[in-house]
Amino acid sequence: MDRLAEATSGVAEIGLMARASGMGVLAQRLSQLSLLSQSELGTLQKLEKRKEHEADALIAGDSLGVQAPLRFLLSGWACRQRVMPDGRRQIFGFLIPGDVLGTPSGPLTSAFASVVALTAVVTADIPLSDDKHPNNASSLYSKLIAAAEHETEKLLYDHIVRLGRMNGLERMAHLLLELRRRLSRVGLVNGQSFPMPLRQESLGDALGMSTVHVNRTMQQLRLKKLIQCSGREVTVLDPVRLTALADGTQI
Amino acid sequence: MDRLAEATSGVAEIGLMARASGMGVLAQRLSQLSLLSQSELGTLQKLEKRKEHEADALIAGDSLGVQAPLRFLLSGWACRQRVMPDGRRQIFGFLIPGDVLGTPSGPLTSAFASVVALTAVVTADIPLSDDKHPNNASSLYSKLIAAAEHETEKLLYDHIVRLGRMNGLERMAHLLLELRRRLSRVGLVNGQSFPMPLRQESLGDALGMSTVHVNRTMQQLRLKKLIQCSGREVTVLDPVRLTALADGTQI
DNA sequence: CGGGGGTTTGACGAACGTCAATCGGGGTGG
DNA sequence: CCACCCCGATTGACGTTCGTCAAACCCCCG
Repeated sequence: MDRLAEATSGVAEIGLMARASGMGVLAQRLSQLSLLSQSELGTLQKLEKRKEHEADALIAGDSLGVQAPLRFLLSGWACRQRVMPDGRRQIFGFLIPGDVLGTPSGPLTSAFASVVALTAVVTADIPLSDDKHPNNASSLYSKLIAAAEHETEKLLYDHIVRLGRMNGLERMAHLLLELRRRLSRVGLVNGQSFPMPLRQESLGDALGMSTVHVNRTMQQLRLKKLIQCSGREVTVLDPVRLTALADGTQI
Repeated sequence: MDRLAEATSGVAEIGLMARASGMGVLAQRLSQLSLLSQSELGTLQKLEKRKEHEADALIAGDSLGVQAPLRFLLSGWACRQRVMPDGRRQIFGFLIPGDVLGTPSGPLTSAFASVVALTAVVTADIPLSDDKHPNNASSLYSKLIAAAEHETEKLLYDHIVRLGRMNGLERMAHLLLELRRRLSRVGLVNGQSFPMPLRQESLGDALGMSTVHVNRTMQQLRLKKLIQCSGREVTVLDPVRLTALADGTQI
């Protein structure tokens, strides 16, 4: 097992590793982000430079220097977060394999938030300029960055609605469905189950509630037979009712 | 009193109209957004096309057509919002004179949120291409849009922290300080007072709390001698303690 | 066999929502 | 000019949601 495979062990455990790393999470996600051509994808794959980070490592944010490259998440989970002076933490969103962590400029550069690894992760950097490919990356860049920012913005708006206008049960249902949809795009959903290597503390910091309340909320979803949790994996038992709960369209 | 002045009556009432419309809110804000040169400012001012809208009008959003121009708010207040299927409303942020309402493309195009007028407002459109100025607007465009998106993104992140990790009192204090800072940049703060023509219902829809709780929260801020409200105007009595409250840096 | 990090549980209180009534000011018609 | 009206602000009473503290539990690992 090479070092990359080791870092994706959370995925390997549930038998999805071959699928996730087979055609390449990066290519899969890139093609969805902006409909890149095959040759464009090839170009980016060659430029890719991998790095490994352990849990809790800062993997993007203000303090990473000015010449930050375009950085993707290849495996593992991370989050965009901010810590208040008194220690309270707010998570703005979770990052899963295939997501853009940061761009050389623009909103995702994020002097507003840091990106922190929640598990062991592997990232891929695509440098802004390369001696062998001085020009042709620039057009790809614009497309990729614009698409990634668009996606991030949508998720931010959704997150605000969750925090502002939903109760605990609805927030949790809504977040689980968002994660399922995004994981599904990169082939990480197996049937009705998907990996979720998050501690209840992280869920709480994202959803604006205490760890204890996260626990009781998950418990309620289980009691209602909407989901099922085993280990670090979530199974959606009743997608229809779960969606109705999350959308405020009670059945 | 011409029609434009009538629409800014909320400002005129408190004796700030001359200041706000004198040198031009638009120019004032544009120069802050991206450090435009005098000639660039002149170009944009000439392209500007004004429109008036009454309260509750939809002034930007998905349903306004594809060829949407770059649109600014000249006077009055608006908000970016989304309404859930069951009627619950979430306000993502308030828009004040000088703010960018929407852009021809990119995150601010907002299929994610609608922009609705909260008072009578006047907007200024800067068309994407103009027969007399076919080219030179394009560079300005990029600068303006990038700056506006950057600003919007920062406000979104701040709003998430408010909703997720602050209690009612802190949220209100934090929002009031944000509004004061932004109004100050366009010359709409007079001493320690600024106009705030918002109903408590709107404040509640922004801060994720009920109208009744907004009322009691404002009352607490008044009891603590942090602010003072008269009519549609807010006076910050103790900026230091108010800031400490909003930052979680209790004194 | 401990040990440690994360989860679960209970008890209690604080924050917040809901309902309904009342108040207050600005506008309108008589 | 005054009575009325209407919308939004305010108040009270009560129930729910959620946070906090502290203890117990569980599981994986050394």
